[in-house]
Amino acid sequence: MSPSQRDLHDRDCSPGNWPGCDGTEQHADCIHCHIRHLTICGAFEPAELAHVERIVAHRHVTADHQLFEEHEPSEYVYNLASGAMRLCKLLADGRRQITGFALPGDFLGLATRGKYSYTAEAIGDVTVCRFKRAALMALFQRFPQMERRLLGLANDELAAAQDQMLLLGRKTPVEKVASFLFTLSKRLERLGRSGPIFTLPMARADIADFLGLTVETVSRSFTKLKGAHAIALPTPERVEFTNPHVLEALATGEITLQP
Amino acid sequence: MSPSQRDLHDRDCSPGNWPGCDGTEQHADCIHCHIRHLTICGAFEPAELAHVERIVAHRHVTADHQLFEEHEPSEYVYNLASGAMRLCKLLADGRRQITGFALPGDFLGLATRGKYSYTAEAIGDVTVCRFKRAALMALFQRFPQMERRLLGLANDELAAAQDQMLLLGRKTPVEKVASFLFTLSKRLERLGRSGPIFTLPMARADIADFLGLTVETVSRSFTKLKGAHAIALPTPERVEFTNPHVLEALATGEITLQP
DNA sequence: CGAATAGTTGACATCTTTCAATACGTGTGG
DNA sequence: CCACACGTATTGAAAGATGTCAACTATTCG
Repeated sequence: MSPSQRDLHDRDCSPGNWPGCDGTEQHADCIHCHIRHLTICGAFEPAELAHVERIVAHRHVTADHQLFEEHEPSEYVYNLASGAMRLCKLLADGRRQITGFALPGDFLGLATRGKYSYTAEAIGDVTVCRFKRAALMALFQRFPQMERRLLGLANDELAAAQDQMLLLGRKTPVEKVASFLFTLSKRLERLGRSGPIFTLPMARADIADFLGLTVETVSRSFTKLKGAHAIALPTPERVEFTNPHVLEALATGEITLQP
Repeated sequence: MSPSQRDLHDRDCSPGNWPGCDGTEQHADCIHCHIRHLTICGAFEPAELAHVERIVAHRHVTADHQLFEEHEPSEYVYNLASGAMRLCKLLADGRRQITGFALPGDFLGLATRGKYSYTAEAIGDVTVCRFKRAALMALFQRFPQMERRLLGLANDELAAAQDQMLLLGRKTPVEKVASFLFTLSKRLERLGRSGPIFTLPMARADIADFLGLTVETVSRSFTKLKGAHAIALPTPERVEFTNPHVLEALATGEITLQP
């Protein structure tokens, strides 16, 4: 939010180990990558992965530091290997909108015409696979199925963006938070973290900027969801779906909370 | 908005003339299409257009009728040839969010995983080029540059969707309307309709559902923009940018209007 | 000419934000 | 091991902005 954050860049992260993908250190080991099937690399035969390994590098970003910034020339494309990131856009006076949260397997920096369309910040420490954009494009020439898969990813992102527009434009705070929890839960489930009970990777302030609300309203909405017995919060970060059906009905606006 | 609108489908529009593209009637004449350069067909050599002509059909949709509906299997993909369309999503109780407006040259029904992600309704009468999805995909196999162009289109749409999220989540009503007018103006300019003075294709209610506001608030925001001498409205549909710089500054939040 | 539709304006209600205070949890240092 | 301090989350009270309801105007179309 503050301009001073710009001084916090952490761009010279030296290559190191890769805790989110496997136990190896120093360089890429795509063949043993645990999240390959979740991302574009899943389009490759094991033998072809050698081509990917040749153009990939690993980077670490520490908590609250930026991987890249909006409007910066998009020389690189990234695949999130471990951790979580917030993707945000800023207004002149500091108002912030988070356009999405990246989880392991997500591609970053694709939706671009030469420049990044958002800033990517680490929530907690993060590991990414970095590709030089031009090298990846060259790879696409040889493996057209990769480009097709990329188109599928872009379409999925687009559909998610449209859902988020409906949320931002027309849902109430409780509906927004219910939708957010429901959607996040399904994403975490795909990553193998159990579905109806999980840990929020991001703080209330991030959730607020994602849903177009203030932290206070987010907090009050959590409280209302607790009151409706839709969720439980053993700690502020730990979420349990005590009544998923009610939560989903609240998220879609099928039912409303009275008081 | 009302469920009864579902009875208004106009799916059996017989093939007819194609006023938005050229003067011919009955069947496609892609070579003389005036908007080809604005869309995916611009990726073809004139000779290759014959392949496109073979799989395209024209359709007319009359005002306020649907071309396709959200959740419907997406058998077809469309290219808007003339007119304008609203792309909308509905909540159970009728709340509506317009995720975008389609103008000539825009592709419809791409961002999909088997089912359309929004409903497309005609604003006024409309002409579209219809492609069977499978046939278009087959064409992509032969012309990979077309797929690349499609990926570019998807990326542009994604960037626009992110801008819209910032608008919906964090901008004030006046900023929303100013942004909307500014962006629409640039799109119309590309289509050859003069930039700083143009006609709104859509009603206030559509603008409201696009910006996450009510008609009344949209109307009041127009009035405020008039008061700031940023725009003039000779008629409710006719917009003139009397001070584009002020309008842009208002749109980005750089300046604010005092009551 | 009258009815219908769309847009604008006004008065008021409501809900979210704002501002302020309190509670909670974690980590540090005595 | 406890006390304290800091950051985060929650709760409360008040203010303000947008939504709601209603009236009025303008334009279009029979």
